[in-house]
Amino acid sequence: MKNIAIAKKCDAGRGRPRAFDTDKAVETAMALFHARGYDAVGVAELSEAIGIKPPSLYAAFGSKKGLFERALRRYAETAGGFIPATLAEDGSVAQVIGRMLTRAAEIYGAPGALPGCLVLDSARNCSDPEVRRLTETLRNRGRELLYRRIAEEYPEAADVLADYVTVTLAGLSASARDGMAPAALRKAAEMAAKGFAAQLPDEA
Amino acid sequence: MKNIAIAKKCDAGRGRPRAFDTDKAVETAMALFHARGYDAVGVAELSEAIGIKPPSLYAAFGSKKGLFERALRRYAETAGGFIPATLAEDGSVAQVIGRMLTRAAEIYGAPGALPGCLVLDSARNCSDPEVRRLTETLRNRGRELLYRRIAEEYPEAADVLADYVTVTLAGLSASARDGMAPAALRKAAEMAAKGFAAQLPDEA
DNA sequence: CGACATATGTAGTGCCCACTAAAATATTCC
DNA sequence: GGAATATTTTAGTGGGCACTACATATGTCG
Repeated sequence: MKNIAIAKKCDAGRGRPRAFDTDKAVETAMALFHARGYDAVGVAELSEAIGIKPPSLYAAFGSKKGLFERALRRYAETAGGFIPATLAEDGSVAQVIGRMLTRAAEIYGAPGALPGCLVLDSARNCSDPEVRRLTETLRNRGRELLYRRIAEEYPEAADVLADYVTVTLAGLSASARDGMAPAALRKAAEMAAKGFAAQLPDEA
Repeated sequence: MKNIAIAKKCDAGRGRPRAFDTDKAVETAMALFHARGYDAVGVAELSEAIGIKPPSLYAAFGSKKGLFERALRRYAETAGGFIPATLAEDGSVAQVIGRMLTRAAEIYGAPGALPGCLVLDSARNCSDPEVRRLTETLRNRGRELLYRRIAEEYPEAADVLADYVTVTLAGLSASARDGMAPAALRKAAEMAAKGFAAQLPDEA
């Protein structure tokens, strides 16, 4: 495997300066990958959407994979940030997880925005194992955050509880992509939240 | 759109007989589509796995899409049959849905078998809208079965309850494909089942 | 048998894919 | 201005995709 995104030469030095905003380019690519998945979006389409030619894309990001990696990182810092943010809020595990699930439903199903989660679904059925691993790493990180927060109050049951939340998040994202209505998504998340709260053991 | 799978000329009439077992071919294709998704499996690979050349595939199934449609139908009759089968069993809605969810976890995560559900996940991020519609139709049919069985006992809440089960099934399939361990999958399904049962209104 | 109908393999079709060699262009440093 | 450096565009590369024209093989029917 070639090192992804070697491209980082132009810091403010000599040579012709970059003619486009790489951050904006990452966001453009993020939207395309989110809407249609990694494999279904081509380099030609990415380049055109960004407003450059393919060689410029390769100069800036190294490869399609490198651009996807940047898009994933950006997503984790923006739309995907609600997970660590909510887990860090005050409240019991039941409250915090409940809030996180309803927020997931709102974000994954938001009418104007793209459905589902980039990390959970954009590399599904992707033919490149390295690309799948990129999303896998982020998923594992999220699951670790979930586990740790739950284990603060319910160390014994934390694994099962974290798995349940993981499954629910995956289901919300997938269902959003399948076109489930925002209201339905939200009610399903609320049901999951109540079910979660109702099954917490007496440990705390 | 060309009519999918026009190919049905050789019923036992004249002409050279088919040199391979079409049912076995459908099963071979089903496994490949299940393992890697529609887009990631090529006609050349399908042909080779079946043991024929591409023109024979087209003669028998009309197109890659036509073969996929056949594979979906076969899946619905076999592995996917547990949904209508379980819904038709005796017992309360809570019991029947609980059984169905744990069976889903077992089937989607079965160690020797392919992870997840062909209908739910094999056309995810697929670039062909018609192919996505093929799976969508089957998903809608499943959701209708769910709704009707739940509405027998809980007509008011049937929509929310069916959506919750739909989300959970999607989450179980996606998580299985993400590599969640069978035991974890199963426990998550049991949690979902208990959460479902705990939130049934007092209608029955 | 010969006429007919269907399936088969050989060998391609054109198209789109990720990616790039090379030349032109734009900037900074001296 | 001129050398050095980095990014740009033009114009491709080979390879894989779904699919097929065509000749051949193999069966049934009269």
